[in-house]
Amino acid sequence: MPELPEVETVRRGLVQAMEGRRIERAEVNRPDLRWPLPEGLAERLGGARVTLLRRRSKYILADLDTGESLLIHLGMSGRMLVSGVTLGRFHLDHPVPQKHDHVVLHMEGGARVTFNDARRFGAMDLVRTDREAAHWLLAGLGPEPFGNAFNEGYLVAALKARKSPIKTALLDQHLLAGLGNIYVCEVLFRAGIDPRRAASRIAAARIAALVPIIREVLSEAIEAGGSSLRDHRQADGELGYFQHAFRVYDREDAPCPACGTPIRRIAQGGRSSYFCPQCQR
DNA sequence: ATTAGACCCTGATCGC
DNA sequence: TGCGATCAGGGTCTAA
Repeated sequence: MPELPEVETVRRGLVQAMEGRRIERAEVNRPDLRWPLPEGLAERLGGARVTLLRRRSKYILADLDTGESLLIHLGMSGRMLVSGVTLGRFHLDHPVPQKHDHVVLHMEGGARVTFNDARRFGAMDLVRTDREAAHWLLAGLGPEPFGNAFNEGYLVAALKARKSPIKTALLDQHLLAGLGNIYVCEVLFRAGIDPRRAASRIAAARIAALVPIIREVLSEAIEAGGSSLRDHRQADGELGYFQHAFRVYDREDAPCPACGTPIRRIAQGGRSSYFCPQCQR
C-alpha cells in the first residue's frame, strides 16, 4: 500500500491518539506478520508511554518511555486505524473486530489504534531506541529524500554505477529510501526520462534535475494526504486525494496530460511502469 | 556488488 | 453466480 507520503500521512494521523499517551493494554492476535512478532510484544507494550512518533523511510517508529521503539511497516495492505476518539465534530469508530485486525493498542483515554493487514507483508518489531540505526531493517536504507545527504552529487554518483533501468534503481531502498512504484512513475514523467533507460547512461544534468523533482512530487503527495487506491485509508479513515493528480500511474491508454499520446504500461522487475512514450526519452 | 526472478499472502476485478 | 487468471502502493532471498 504505502510509500513515503502515505506513511507520513498515517504517522501524522496517529499523533493525537498516541503521542504523550500511555498504552494501557496491547492486544496481539497472532504470532507473526511477515516475520514472527517479538517475544512478549503485548507485555512490553502494555503500560508504556509513547513519547514520540517518527518516520524513517516507509517505517513508523513509536518511541516508548521504556527505552524501546515500536517499529512498524505497513507492507502493501497494512493500515493503522484510530477509533474511539472524537476529533472536532467527528467521532471515529471502527466496528470491531474486523478480519485481519492483528494488533490493537488500547490507549489511555479510550482511543484504540488498530493495525490491520490483509496480506501480512507488514511487520512490527521492538528495538532499543539508542541502537535503532543498527536494526537489520533500517541499517541498509539509503538517504531520506528530504535530508541533506540526498543531493545532486550523491544521486549522480550512485546512479553512475547502476546498469539497471532507472526505474528499478530508484525503487531500490538502499539507494534512496521512501519511493515506491507510484511515485517513481510520476517522478520519471516529470523528469521526461524513459523508465527503461539504463541509469548509468543518463546525463548527469538530467540526474541532478531528479532531486528537486523527487522532493516536489513527494511534498505534493504529502500535502494531499497521500494516494488512496483500493482501500488505503489515512489513520482517521479519510481518503487521500493525490491519485487525482496522477499524470501516468494507473492511466494506461489514457492521454498524456502534456501531449495526448496514450500512456503505456510495461512490466519492469515484476511491477508495472507507466510512462508517455512521446515525452519520456 | 549488481541484477533478475521467485516468493511471501489475501482480496478485488475481469473475461468467460 | 461461479471460476480461473491477473493484478495490487511492500520487501527478502537466491542464484547467476
